[in-house]
Amino acid sequence: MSGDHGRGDSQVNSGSKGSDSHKHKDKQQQRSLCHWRALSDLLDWNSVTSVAFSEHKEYAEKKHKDKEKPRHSDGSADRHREKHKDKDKEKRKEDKLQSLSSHPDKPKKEKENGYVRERSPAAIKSEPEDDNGFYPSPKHNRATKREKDDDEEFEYKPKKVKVEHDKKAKKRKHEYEDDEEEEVYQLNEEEEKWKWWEEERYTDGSKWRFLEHKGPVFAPPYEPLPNKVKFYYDGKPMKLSAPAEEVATFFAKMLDHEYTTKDIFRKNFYKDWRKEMTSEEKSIITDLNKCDFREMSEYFKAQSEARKQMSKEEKQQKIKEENERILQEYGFCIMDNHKERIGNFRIEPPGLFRGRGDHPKMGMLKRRIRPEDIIINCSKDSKQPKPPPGTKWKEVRHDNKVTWLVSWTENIQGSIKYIMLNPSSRIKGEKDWQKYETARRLKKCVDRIRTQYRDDWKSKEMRIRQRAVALYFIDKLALRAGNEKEEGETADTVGCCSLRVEHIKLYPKLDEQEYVVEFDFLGKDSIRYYNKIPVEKRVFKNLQLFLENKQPEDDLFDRLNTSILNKHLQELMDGLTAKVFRTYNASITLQQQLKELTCPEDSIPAKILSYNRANRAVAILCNHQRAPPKTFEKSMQNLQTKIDEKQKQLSAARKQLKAAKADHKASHDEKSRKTVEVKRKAVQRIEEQLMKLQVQATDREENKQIALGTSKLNYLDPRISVAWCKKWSIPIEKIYNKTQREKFAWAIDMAEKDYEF
DNA sequence: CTTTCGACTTAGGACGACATCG
DNA sequence: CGATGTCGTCCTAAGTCGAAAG
Repeated sequence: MSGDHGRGDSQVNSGSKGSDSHKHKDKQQQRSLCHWRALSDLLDWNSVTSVAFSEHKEYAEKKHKDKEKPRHSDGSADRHREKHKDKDKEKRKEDKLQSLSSHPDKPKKEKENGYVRERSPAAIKSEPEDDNGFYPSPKHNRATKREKDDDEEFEYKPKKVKVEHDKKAKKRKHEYEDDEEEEVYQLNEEEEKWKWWEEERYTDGSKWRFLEHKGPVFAPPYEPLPNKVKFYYDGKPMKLSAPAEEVATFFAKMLDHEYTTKDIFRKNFYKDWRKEMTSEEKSIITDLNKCDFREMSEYFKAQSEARKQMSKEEKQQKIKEENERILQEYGFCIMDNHKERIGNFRIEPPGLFRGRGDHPKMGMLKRRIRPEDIIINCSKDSKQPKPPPGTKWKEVRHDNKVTWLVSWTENIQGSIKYIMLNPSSRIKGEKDWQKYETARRLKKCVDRIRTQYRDDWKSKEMRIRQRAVALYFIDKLALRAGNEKEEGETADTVGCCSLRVEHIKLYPKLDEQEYVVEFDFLGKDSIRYYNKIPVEKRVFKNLQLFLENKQPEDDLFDRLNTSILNKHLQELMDGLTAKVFRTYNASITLQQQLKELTCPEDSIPAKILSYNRANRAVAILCNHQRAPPKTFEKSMQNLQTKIDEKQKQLSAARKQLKAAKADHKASHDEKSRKTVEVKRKAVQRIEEQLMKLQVQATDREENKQIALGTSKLNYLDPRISVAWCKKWSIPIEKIYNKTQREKFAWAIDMAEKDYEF
């Protein structure tokens, strides 16, 4: 792999500039990714051992000793699982019953009563006609139940809705949430927290009965530059027509970015820019290199500087208020009987397209979206959003089989963009929950599936072997499915099924290991995946077979694509697709790691470090990277300085304690005894502070180029984290911020400390 | 069957608000 | 109190996957 894939300053992938850091990263990644796999018994599919973090030796060693046995004789873990399998169903039944009655360890007991089916009129602006807004009755469910759900019924189907309104529950809730929640409550004051997860879901494929919203917020119109700010062509000032000027400003705003120097970017920009020019402008401007945007660029810099300056001042306040007003007006919709937050109600403003990686379309003009481009989706009986005066919507439709409120077609790829609800909404939450339930179903049959694909490695048919090897990679390495992509339309990235010969290297023997496969390719977002991993002999032989008579640019799996693979998976388990393996392996890894890493006697910060480490194991598995923060080295140094200082403080405090003790021994009076106590406390306090700093430093160092957020948000069953918090009395706020708590409200409400993924 | 489309999830980076420190 | 560092939010690109279209 070469160059920096256009990720510019991102060190993660920069090759040309930061090849050193690059290499370093590779090494690190290699170390972590391979190491743990090397150590894991081949039957031990899911363990990401703490050895992954071998850099942190004492730590690793300590934990390792503790845990080694159970982990490596993982037959035991499997047996264990096996044993529980039968019980599983029963247990779930019990769970269901139990959760209907009470949540034992919730602070201030809050169940028994609690299933509010929200009909609070306050929450509803315009009540839809009668029975229009409610979920179908259970009887009705039976008849129309989606097949897909059948298997899930057991674990996923929400409990029956029992109780009507309960104001007490509401009140209690208020008491027990901590102060910082106050705001949220005010925001949704009238609409008390709605527990959609305690209601029936739609089973007929419809997504809602009633939908009303205000439509999108458009990008502000273009404001022409003041006359004093000039554009120069070939050294001479030139006044541009408004359309040409607008596009020019897009370029000017990006002048500091490396990519404005890239050929493709410039070529694409120039081509699209010309389309906006008057014929006169076209005839004058014939060479982008003669264009001077610097004055414009300076002007924008000055402007943003000015904006920063007026922070805090009243003008800032005004802007804030205006934003709040827009949020209140456009940021919510009514779906069925509830006011729900919209995710992205602002239409993307025009600008220059910047794809990730080496994107062939970088620099193209992303055009301004007008009302005429917009399709509105809402229910017939709702108050339809009004287009801005003098304009019309492209279309207004009433399709309750989809979840979007607004859509338009974007001009770069010709794909459709949507306005949809916030992750905290019912419609997103249900789907999320369902996703984890599917992954849990995979847990139950994953052994069978693994046995089968290992068998398939021996198949007579090439396509079956390829399928089986690909599936092995998806399972073991958490690779993405890898749809084919249209060449020349997007950056050249691959996933499992689209791997090419050039992306892997085979080493019959490497260092001490046999049958090593080296992966090196760009995945989603042009993030590099680099890994060396020993595989089973049979896999290795198969790979050699697949490679025969092929060119580097040929497909590794020429008889396979995602559609074939997913069809096969569907047959193995209802609802199974390639990405379920990622979810499953991520969640199960978190659960295992938490079990392994959490020391009961640890302090809370130490436990949180363990959590972060478990989270990190998952992020490494899923290859979630980030560019190391620009200020990383410096801030690390600062932290180290602080630690050193603290250490000095500590030894000073210890000395004082010693002196005080001696003093006390000599005098035995009350006063000196007190002094000893005081000094002892001081030492203790400083020790704690030091500990905290050290933990912080370790955590940050380990996290240098690993992004935890993505897995936390998309792959880890939140109930695992919630259960862990409950088990160890860790405040949930330490793990999830406000937004995350909103998204995972369902899990926070329903998971108990003994929840098992 | 293959290709394209549509809807939805997953992803990293930019940026500004907020916290913390000297 | 201003500078600096951190964190959350916003943004929108880039995937997955099923279904429609050809």
